[in-house]
Amino acid sequence: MPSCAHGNDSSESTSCSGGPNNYGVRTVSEELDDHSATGLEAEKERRLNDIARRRSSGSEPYPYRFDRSHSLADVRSAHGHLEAGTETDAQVALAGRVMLKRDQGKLIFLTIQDRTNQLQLFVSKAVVGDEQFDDIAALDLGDWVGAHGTVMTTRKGELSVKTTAVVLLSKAVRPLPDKWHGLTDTDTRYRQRYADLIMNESSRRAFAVRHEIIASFRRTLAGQGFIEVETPVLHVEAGGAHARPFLTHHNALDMQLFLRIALELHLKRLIVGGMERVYEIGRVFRNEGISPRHNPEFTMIELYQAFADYSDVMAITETLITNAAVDATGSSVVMIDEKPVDLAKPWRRVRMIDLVTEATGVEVHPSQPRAQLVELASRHSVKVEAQWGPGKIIEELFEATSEAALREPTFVTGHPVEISPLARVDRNDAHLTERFELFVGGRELANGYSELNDPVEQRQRFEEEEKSKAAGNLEAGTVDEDYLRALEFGMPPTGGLGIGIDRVAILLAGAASIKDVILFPTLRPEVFEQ
RNA sequence: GCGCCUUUAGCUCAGCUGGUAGAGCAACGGACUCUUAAUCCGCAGGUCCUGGGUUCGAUCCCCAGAGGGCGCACCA
Repeated sequence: MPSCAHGNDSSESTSCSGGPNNYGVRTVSEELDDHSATGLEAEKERRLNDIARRRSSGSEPYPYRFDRSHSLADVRSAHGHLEAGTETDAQVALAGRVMLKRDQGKLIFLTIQDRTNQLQLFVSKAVVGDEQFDDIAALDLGDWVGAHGTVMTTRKGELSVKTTAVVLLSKAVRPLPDKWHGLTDTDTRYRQRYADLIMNESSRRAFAVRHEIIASFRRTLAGQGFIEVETPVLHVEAGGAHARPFLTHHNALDMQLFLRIALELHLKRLIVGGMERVYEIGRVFRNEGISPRHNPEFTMIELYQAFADYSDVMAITETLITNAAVDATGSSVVMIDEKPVDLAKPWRRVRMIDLVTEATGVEVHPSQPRAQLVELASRHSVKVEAQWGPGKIIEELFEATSEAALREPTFVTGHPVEISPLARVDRNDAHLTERFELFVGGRELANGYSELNDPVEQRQRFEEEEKSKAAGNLEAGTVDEDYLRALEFGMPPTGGLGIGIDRVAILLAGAASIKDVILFPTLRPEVFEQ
């Protein structure tokens, strides 16, 4: 029944007197619902009634635009040092969301928030007049407002704007979370990111850091003559990495397509084409588990530089990440496991086989008999699958014994050929490649190598992959004939790099989870009632 | 996929061998011209995640399921 009917016949109750909705406008709840709303529904109904009231008195709760003269940070930086009790004649027009309201009788203090900061509006009944004062008093937390006034400080010294007018820019129908405790429920924070961003400065900061990292990467690469490109997301072959792909279908072509798992093979086609220095920042998709460090879609930057090898690429990696740290956080020092690490210092370079030897006390090399490595693996509780060769076993030993301890930035180099089908063989060791992976805080952040550019050898490596796939390895690749044709035209010596941007953002934002640096992380769908 | 934890008002959280629920904030009514999570008085607000079971009786115990978190596995 309508909220004003008090149990009487509800069939002709649209103009009951004394209630809050006698403005000749049927409320939404009356249109949709014959029952009195409670809780959240009552709150929404109340606010919808306020919208109707404002419209009936000739003001629009959702105006089209507002001329803002300053951001809230602008006001703070220009007037941040005023003494308490100062009035200025500095006119400003501000816009923001009402976050706090302190109604003091004939004074109202509103704290508004824009993307730069928060600021207090000082509203005096004597200044704005009775009618407007009542409209301001009727504002709710969450409403967007525009305010005109002059900069002042209160007797206690709080920087404020003495408002001559406050206009509603958008009425919020749904209440904000708790003004003090904010929004902490992780599920709600990820699903309703809008509410998280309104309430949590730490969340806004994480995404600011992410933005600065990407902007910094672009600046660094522009300064080194790199060109940004875009390549297909829909792939006929999902190559360039070891991962299970997402499968999709194109109707008009009636064909199966994969979402890309890496950017690599298309970018190297561009190196063949003579573009010399290219990079792409883009989303890749891997159909694997979700964890605090894994999201099914994530963002990589990959770059390729002609005439360079993996040593050059390691230097670029250091520059990119150190610059990004300074640009995003103001410092090259990051906290890892609660200890400071200065990224500006040179990063350790060490071969994977040497790390395994260090950890196990046993010399390892991909050339040694498989049985010896199987035995070593079992001593370190590493389960070995039948189709794994010596190289794969060494990688597993590395992951089990060494990886987690690589807290300070470390380039792990010299990956076995078996696990590196696109990397060039080490010029000094035919069983290893000129490859590196960067580990920081025990996590892989980047991967790069001297690119294999010999089309005959590349075909052999692809065929090895395909054999592995046939043997049941779901992450193994296939022979990409078009890529081989490209290599046949001749790819210059090239160094390549891939960096997981989400992982860098986790590191530099000090985030606990990848979900804290992805605006809309992958979640199971929410079930909506009705 | 497996294990552990978790789900109570819009938000943040209590809830006693098992006797059908409370607080703070937000909201509503009232007081207040310098507040700072304003304060004070008053009032209202619930599918206790869902479905079964045990019981005279279930937010609580049992079973199954759902969402989320963490760890393991997979991976970057």
